[in-house]
Amino acid sequence: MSTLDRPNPSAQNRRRPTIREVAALAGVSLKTVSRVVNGEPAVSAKVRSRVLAAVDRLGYRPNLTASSLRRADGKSATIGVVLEDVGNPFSSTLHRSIEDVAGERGVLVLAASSDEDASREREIVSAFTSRRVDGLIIIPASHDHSYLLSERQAGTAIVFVDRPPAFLDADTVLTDNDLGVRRGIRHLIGHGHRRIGYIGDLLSISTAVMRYQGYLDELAAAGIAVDESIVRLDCRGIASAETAATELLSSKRPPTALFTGQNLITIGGFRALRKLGLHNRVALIGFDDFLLADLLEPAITVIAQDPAAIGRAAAEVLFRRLDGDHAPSAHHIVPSRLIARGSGEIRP
Amino acid sequence: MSTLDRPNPSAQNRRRPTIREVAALAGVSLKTVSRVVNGEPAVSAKVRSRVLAAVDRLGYRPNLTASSLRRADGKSATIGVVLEDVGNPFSSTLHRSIEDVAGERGVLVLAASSDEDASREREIVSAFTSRRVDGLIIIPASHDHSYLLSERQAGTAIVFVDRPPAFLDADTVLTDNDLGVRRGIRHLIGHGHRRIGYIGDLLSISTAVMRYQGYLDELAAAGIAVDESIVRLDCRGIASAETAATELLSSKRPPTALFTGQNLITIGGFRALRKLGLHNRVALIGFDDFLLADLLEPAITVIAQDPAAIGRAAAEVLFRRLDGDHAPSAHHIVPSRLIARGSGEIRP
DNA sequence: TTGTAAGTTGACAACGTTGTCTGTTTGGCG
DNA sequence: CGCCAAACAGACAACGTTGTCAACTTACAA
Repeated sequence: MSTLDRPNPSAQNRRRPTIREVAALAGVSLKTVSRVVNGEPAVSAKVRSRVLAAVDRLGYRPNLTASSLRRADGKSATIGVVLEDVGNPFSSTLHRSIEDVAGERGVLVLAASSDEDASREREIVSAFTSRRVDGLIIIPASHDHSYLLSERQAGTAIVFVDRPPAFLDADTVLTDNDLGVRRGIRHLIGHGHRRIGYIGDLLSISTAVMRYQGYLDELAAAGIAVDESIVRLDCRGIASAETAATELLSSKRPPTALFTGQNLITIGGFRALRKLGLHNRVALIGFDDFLLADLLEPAITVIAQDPAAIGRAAAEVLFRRLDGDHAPSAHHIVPSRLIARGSGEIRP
Repeated sequence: MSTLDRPNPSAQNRRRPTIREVAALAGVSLKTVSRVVNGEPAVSAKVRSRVLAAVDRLGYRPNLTASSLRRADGKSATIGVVLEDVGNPFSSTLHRSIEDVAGERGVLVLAASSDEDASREREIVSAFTSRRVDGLIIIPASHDHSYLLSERQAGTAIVFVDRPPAFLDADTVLTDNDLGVRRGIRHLIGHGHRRIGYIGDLLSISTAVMRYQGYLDELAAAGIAVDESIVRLDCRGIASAETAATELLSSKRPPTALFTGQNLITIGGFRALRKLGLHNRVALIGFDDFLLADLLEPAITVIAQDPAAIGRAAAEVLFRRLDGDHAPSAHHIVPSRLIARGSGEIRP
């Protein structure tokens, strides 16, 4: 057969070499190659170098899936991360810091987006466990995590971030949502505001509920009655927040300050203020920092979360579990902080 | 032994059930369970439902690593993506659109960050291939990809995005970097500018070179001589770009317009303009769009790439290869477009 | 010289699954 | 009733690796 018979002769020719072929070339047994590859001690220098030469010549790469199948601990050196959306800044920053901690231990990260869909969360977890990940880090979208019980019993470590799990006792790493909001509201009150509007995220997201509760609590603590006409909950995304903010600000008795409960909602709120020309008259504090918040006009005061710290903490807890820590579930709180930049310091 | 002997009785008790245990419970052979699980036809309805009941009762989840080891095609239903940084907007948007295409086919995505480090790129690829990913999508950091030859010969599909590979013939999906920059420079010239400064990214990044070349070419086409005193190359990040821009703008003969060759460089350049109070006097066009560019004062005119389209195209090419397409390497160009918002329309 | 321990090496089974092949049952038809 | 094809079920080997255990070599002391 001439080479012309195969249009692309370079592709898919050579199978990947196995440990068996390396052994044959080096003139030793399978097991000896395995020992060399895994750095086990009981191999003479002479044999070792012969094996390494064969490894090199064949371009042998160990097959980790076969290895983890056989290994006593069954570890795959892979963890799975369920994010809200791998493309959004909060999730991807979290992802990055998890990757950093995992990378130090030679562990790889599978990541997928639930898009706030409970059934998607389960599908992703199922795909992860089919591949026998050693651990899971989850931003929950579902509201019942009892389905994870069997996974944990099988030895998979599980850590929840950003939001607590439901019907499952597990490690968590959360932001101090309620306290953060209260600090922001207190800041506004301290600058003389009494009519403070609130725009919040989907109420199916537990942090959205916690944040709104912080708003209610701080108003109550200050003896200010809640006026539901300047509250909009269950918003999603920039456009819907912009609409909500426009409504509040155009009402008969508009708020003198606005607290927005999430990233995109803050941007939507800011857009509305700009469009109405109120951006230097109505105060704005948003939950969650975002790139360029300091370059807007006015610069936006925010309650900043620290997604990198959350991710790092979550990964550290996870690996501690994988190292055999069996202590009762721990609940970490990563503090948020107020960054005053201008928009939150406007007086009524 | 009393339960008190084990402090955490819920953890790590039950091993994961195997196909063998399902078979025993259902009273059939291994192979029959395998057939049911994989939806093969030759199983009677009665046996099938008996097996499914057993699967359900034991909470059996197939072990994909064992399965892919044995399977004829050896596919792991997993692909690896080497990004610059999973946390940056360009990379994570790319990641997300790849995930979407992969998800439709039940394929999971491993992602890792090279941080522009060639050796890190190789380590990541090695970790991916050890896990026998079916395909690789790579934003290259290294400048020699011949090491991937053996992977491809072993049947791994490989697609390069954002930048071309070196010393390896492979599919690519790129932005029209040079044309995009030329369009931007032409836009500035059209608004009366003759002194256009340029601030570029690390020259080790091939797209940075291509973009700078676009700048040179368009100036040449317009008959404008290049003045190297208003060009700064090899910048990295916001701070270094801000310094560079400040230098250019404070020089004896400052530019009347600035072209910035990357995301963060644009932000750095904008910061410098703001600090010097020149943001409404000196024009600015940046390569790469970013969130909120439209809300700045002035809003930033950009040459926008389409990372989601790039990711989608790359994933589609990859899966076409995995489906057996052996045609010669294809090179896709995803066009950029100019979004005029104000900063690029300032006249000298 | 022999015995013994330490240091090396290899044969074999097993991890959980699927491909192949063979054997058994069922149903329809003459 | 007998035959045959089609439908169904199972035994066994194999995927690439590591754990176990036994066997071989060497070096050194008795």
